[in-house]
Amino acid sequence: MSDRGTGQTPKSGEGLLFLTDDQLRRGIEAMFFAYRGFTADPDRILQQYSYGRAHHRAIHFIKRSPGNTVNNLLDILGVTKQSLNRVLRSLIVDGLVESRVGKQDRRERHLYLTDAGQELEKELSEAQRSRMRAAYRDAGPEAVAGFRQVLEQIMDPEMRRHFQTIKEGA
Amino acid sequence: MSDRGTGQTPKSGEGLLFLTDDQLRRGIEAMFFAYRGFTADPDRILQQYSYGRAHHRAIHFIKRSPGNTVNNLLDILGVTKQSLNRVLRSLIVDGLVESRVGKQDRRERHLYLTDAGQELEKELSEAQRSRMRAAYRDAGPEAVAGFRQVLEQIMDPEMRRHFQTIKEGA
DNA sequence: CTTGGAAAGTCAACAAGGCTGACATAAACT
DNA sequence: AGTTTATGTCAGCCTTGTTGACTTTCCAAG
Repeated sequence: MSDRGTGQTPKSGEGLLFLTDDQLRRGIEAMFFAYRGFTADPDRILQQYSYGRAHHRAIHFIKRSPGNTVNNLLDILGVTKQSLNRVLRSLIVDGLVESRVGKQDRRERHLYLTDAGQELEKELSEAQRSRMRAAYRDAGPEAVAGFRQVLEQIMDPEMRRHFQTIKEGA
Repeated sequence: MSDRGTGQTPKSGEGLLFLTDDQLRRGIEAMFFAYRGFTADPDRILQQYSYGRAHHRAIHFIKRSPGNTVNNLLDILGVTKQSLNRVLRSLIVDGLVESRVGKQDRRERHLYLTDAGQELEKELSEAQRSRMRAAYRDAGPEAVAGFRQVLEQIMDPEMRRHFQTIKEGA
C-alpha cells in the first residue's frame, strides 16, 4: 500500500529504478526548466525586433525547407491558419519572408526567406545553437544520443514522422 | 570555406560530428516537437476543467514542495506575481489550493494542495508520467541518463540550482 | 463549360497568460 | 518611526492561440 498510491511497482531487484515516479518527475521538471533555457536566448533577440516566439518558429521552418507551402507549415507547427497567417503577414510586410505563387498549383503559396530573413534567422539560430553546442559538448556524444532518443519517444507519432523526414531528407 | 559559413570547424578526424550545426538543428527541432508531446496530455485534461498550462505548473510545484511561499514559487516559475496571482486566485477560489499565513513570518503565505487539488494533480501527473514512462522504457536507462544530462546543461544556471535542490532534497 | 471543393487569405471576436505600472496592506526589521 | 519585504489587486497592454464566417482563386471532374 505504501507505494501503490504512486503507481510504482518495484517488481524485483532489476535495474528499473529509472522508471520510478520520482525519476519521472525529475525528467518532467528537467524538460520544463530546460525548455525555458532553450528559448531564452532567441526570445531576447526577438524582443528587439518586436517579434515573438511564433515568428521564430515560422522563420526556422521556412529556412529548413524553403519553398514549403503554407499548409505544410501549418501541419508542422500545429496551429490554425489564422494564427500562422497573422505571423506570416507581418514577416512578409517587413520583407523577411517572400510568398510565391505555386507553378503547378497556383493556389499554393511557397515560402522563402529573403536576404533580410536569412540574416535574422542566422542571428536567432546562432544564439540557440550556441547554448545547445555548449550543452552537447559538456554532456558528450553518448549523452547526446540518449537525449535525442528520449525526445523522439516523447513526441507524438505524427511529429516523429515530420522529424524523421528531416533526419532522412537532409 | 565550404562550411565556414555554418560556423563549423571540422578540426580533425575526431568524433566531433555530434557538434555540427546540422546535428544541433536536429536537437533543436527534437526539443520543439518533444515539448509539444510533453504538454499534450495534461493540456487535454486541463481543458475539461477550463484551466491552462499555467495552472498545471502551479499545481505541480505546490505538490512538489508543499508549504512553499508565493515568492519561492515566483522564482521557480519565472513569471510576475500578477501573472501567478491570477492563476493562484482561481485555484484557491475553486478549492484546489490552500493559502496559509506563515507562523514565523506572518507576511508570507504558504501554499498547499487541498484533497481536491491532490486529485487533479494526480490526474495530470499520471497522464504526463505515463508518456514519459513509455519513452524512458523504450529508450533505456543509459539514454535516460544522457537525456537528463543534456537537459541539465541547457538550463540557465539558476534553474539548475532549483533543479538540483530537488535532486538532493528529495 | 460549369461546378464542386481545396488552398489560401481575411475579418471579427474571444481567451489564456505573459507583461508593466501603480497602489494598498500588513508585518518585520532597523 | 521609518523602511523594507511579502503579498495582493486594479488597470491596461501584447502575443498567440482559438472559432466561425466569408471571399477569392483555381484545379479538376462531370
